[in-house]
Amino acid sequence: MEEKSISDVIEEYLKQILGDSSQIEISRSAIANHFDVVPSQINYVIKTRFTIQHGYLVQSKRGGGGYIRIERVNLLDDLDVLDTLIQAIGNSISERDAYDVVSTLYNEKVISRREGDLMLVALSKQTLAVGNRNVEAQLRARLLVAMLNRLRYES
Amino acid sequence: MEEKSISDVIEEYLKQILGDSSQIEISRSAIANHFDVVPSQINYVIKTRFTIQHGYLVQSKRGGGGYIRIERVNLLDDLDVLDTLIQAIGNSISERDAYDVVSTLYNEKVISRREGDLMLVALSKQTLAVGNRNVEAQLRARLLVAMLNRLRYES
DNA sequence: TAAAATTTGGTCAAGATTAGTCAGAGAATG
DNA sequence: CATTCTCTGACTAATCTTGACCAAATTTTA
Repeated sequence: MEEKSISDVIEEYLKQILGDSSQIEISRSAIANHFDVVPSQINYVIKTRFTIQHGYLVQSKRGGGGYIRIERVNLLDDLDVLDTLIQAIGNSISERDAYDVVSTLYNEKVISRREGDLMLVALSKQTLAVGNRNVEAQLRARLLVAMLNRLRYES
Repeated sequence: MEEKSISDVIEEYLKQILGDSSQIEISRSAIANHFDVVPSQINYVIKTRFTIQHGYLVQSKRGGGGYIRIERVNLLDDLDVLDTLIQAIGNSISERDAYDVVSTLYNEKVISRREGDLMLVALSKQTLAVGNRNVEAQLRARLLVAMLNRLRYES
């Protein structure tokens, strides 16, 4: 129905390869070559779609036999992962990143659709508008972390 | 309203495309081009005819492969409680009063226990601490009203 | 085995593509 | 004639794509 960007296509491809496996190892140049894009485009896809906020951990190695390893992780199963996520949020987070976090929680069935929707409205730009962008992002971080911790101690 | 404006025509067109689907994704420039209007006219049509009050949710993405997504949602009725509460909240509310509002929602079975807990964490003094008491109370009111409005419909 | 060459992946910033905002001009309505 | 609705375009913002340059790990060579 609509034109997807090549980044979207690569994202889907990687997720499809990932399938049920917990992790995959790819060659950056091979993937880039397969989709006829420059290698750094793969970094872009990973940086924007396979973050911890999305529920993925990424490691890599350079040199001969180098690779990029993408691992899917469970957010609330593993408390360490939740800590990592909270740490990644820090004291400031954008609406976009917050959206990704909530989406991940929903996809992992940690929260219901309605709960996710409630969280998203609370975290939205419109609701939190305070005049100052930084203050807004800080407030959003506090809200999200508070809700995450709530989920941690309830489930 | 004898002569239809081009905005009306575009509105009908979009609704016709929507048809039975729950949502569509369009290209702003494509639609604008199709009707020979400037792109921002599409924003105008959406802002005036596809609001949440009309039963639509709209999301968008910029950049390559960008789009505007229009989704039709079900407006729930029999939720006069919401109007009453929203009016009572005004533009400022204390933590205690917010707690009462959430309790009411729970007692009226508008929200679940877990949903109520999430809301309370978000509305708590600790989470919203922003230095100024008045600002905090106003923020709390915005959050609460936003969440209440979100309860009016479901995807 | 130390240095050099090669092979991978990483970073960053500029340019290209979309969509959003806003204020004011123009048109319709009552 | 006043008010509200519609339309336009200049300016802004977000996202994607590309390429030049950087860094690390391995392999080859002297």
